[in-house]
Amino acid sequence: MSTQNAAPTMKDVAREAGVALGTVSKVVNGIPVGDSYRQRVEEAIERLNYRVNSYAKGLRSSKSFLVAVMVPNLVNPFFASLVNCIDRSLTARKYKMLLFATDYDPQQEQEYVYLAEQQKVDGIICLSYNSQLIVPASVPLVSIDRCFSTNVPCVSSDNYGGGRLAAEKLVENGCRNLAFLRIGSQLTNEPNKRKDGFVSACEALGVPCTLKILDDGSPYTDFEDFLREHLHDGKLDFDGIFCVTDSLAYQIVNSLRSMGLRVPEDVQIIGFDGVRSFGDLEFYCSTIVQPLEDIAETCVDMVVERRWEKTPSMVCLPVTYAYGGTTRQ
Amino acid sequence: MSTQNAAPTMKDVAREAGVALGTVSKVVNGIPVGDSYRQRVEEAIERLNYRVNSYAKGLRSSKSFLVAVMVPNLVNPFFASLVNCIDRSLTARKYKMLLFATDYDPQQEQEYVYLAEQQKVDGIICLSYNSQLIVPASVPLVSIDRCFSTNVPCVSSDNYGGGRLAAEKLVENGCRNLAFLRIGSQLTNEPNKRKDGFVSACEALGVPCTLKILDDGSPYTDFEDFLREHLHDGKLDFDGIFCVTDSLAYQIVNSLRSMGLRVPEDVQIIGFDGVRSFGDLEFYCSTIVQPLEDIAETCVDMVVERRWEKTPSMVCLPVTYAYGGTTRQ
DNA sequence: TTGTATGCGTTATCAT
DNA sequence: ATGATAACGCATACAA
Repeated sequence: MSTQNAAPTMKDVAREAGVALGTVSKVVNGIPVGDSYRQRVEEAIERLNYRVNSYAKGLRSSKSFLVAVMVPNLVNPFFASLVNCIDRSLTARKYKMLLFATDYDPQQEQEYVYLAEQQKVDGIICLSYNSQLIVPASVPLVSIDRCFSTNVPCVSSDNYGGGRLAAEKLVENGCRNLAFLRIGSQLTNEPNKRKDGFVSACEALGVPCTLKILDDGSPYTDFEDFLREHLHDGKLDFDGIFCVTDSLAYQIVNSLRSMGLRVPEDVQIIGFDGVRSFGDLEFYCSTIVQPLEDIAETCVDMVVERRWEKTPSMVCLPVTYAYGGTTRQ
Repeated sequence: MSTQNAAPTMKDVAREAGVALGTVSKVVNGIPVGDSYRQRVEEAIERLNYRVNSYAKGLRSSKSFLVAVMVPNLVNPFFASLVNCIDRSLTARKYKMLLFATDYDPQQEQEYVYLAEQQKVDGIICLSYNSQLIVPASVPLVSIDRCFSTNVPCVSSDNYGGGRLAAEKLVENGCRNLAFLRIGSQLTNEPNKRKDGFVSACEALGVPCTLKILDDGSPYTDFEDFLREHLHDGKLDFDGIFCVTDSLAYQIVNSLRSMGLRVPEDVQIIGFDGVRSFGDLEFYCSTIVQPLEDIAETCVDMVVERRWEKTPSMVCLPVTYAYGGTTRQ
């Protein structure tokens, strides 16, 4: 006997419809069943307002239609937009999303991986900064923008090509003396390739290029000091700057303007990511746009279709240039 | 016998440790047990790399430590920051988040509520625009910024007070002719109170106030037309404008400037939400800041502590004014 | 304090 | 095609 307020179970539905338990299960799962039976079961379900218990289902079938998504936070609009895209891809496949914000904490990241494993998720998509991350073999995991090892597939945009593109666009727009600005870990990771591509293109184009790379945790003002060092008689040594992210580019533009320089007339700036104000209004700056939808779709596809077993461990998606007011074109 | 690759179960741990199943369960759940037993069990867990199966656990205990969060999307930085705060509050209580993006689709919203119910979540926190939403009795649901009915508790910031505050600040800064701009549903909902508070304060202060309220789906250019109608000889009829959101305020500022008006010298603008560029840099505009952390914490508390049963059906949190460059002060 | 047995709601394998 | 029944992994009441 089921208590009054307890959620109805298949058994209740079976009794209500006057059929066997198995029949209800079949109806619920769309397995062929006699028409009159189906009808009665459906009516009973409606009457009792029955819903399958996903715990029991998951326990039995060891399939959760759940994917864990790990990002540092949602405050950064790049991460937020990425998660938004992943959600769309997941939803289109009837998957649900378990969201974890790691706040860049390696320990949290590891814990969340274990938690996801224990939640019996069907896959994990993570944007992690923890190169030591221990990845369980039981769950397919795909990494965005970070290459851990060859057994963890990584999806990223073409950071190297993006760096090249930035240099090419700046030179195309008349720049003859470039700079690259970056803050963050020195370790070889994807975003570092932005620098490599940029430097490589500068060399190929025969344009001098100065690098200013700050360690994680350095104050932003170090960049301003750097700029001031290169400011002589109100004129900056550089006429083009590539910033590793739009966020940095935005701040640099503000700094330059408050130093009396005109952007893009005196200095042209290109950022990276393709972030827009309020998520969907205009670009903050001229930028290299990451293909978020593609990245999301690729990750979801790899994880839920278990396609990652027969895929190269690294997928690189093409980026594009977008004008955002901080370059001539 | 458990297959080689299958995840180990409590039974496996029990066998490995040479104890009974129940003992393992107790150790896992922190229930007192003999020291030597505990030790052996913990070692066995470590050896087998055992993790509890949350399905089996949930099925047995009908407690999931899962909360569903429903918002229209994550692209809007206000929603993203809100979800970020909710995540923090949830995590601090060892709860996990199931995230649904509804894209403002009432049908999706309803489906997600059912889905959450079926996932046996311990609660639902939603920011929905569907006033027809059918709320199941089986799951505590709290709504942000939308009042459905008295049996669905609603947490929101003090929209009315925020409207008043906006008017007061503008007048304090010397404005003598105000306007209110809004787009969205005319129905009586929380954001509508922003207008009411604003109008009420204008009356109290004896300052004239013009309203321009567009229906959902109207093009933004309608606002520009409105502004142009009130532009005579390069001078706007209004010297202060209150916009229903920061996003709108941002666009209005751009429009005004491109019309040759100076902000804040000629016209002062106040938005609503307290959104910052890149999530944590500066405000887009002078604004009425919503207390996101408080809202999140309140919702989580109500839902997981089941505190909503003994709470007023409506909680109103105080807002603050923040200077963001589009007012004199 | 430790071990045993039962049932949570579902699916899948059987006979019928 | 339909109905009975045995797991799935865990927690807990109860017996030892």
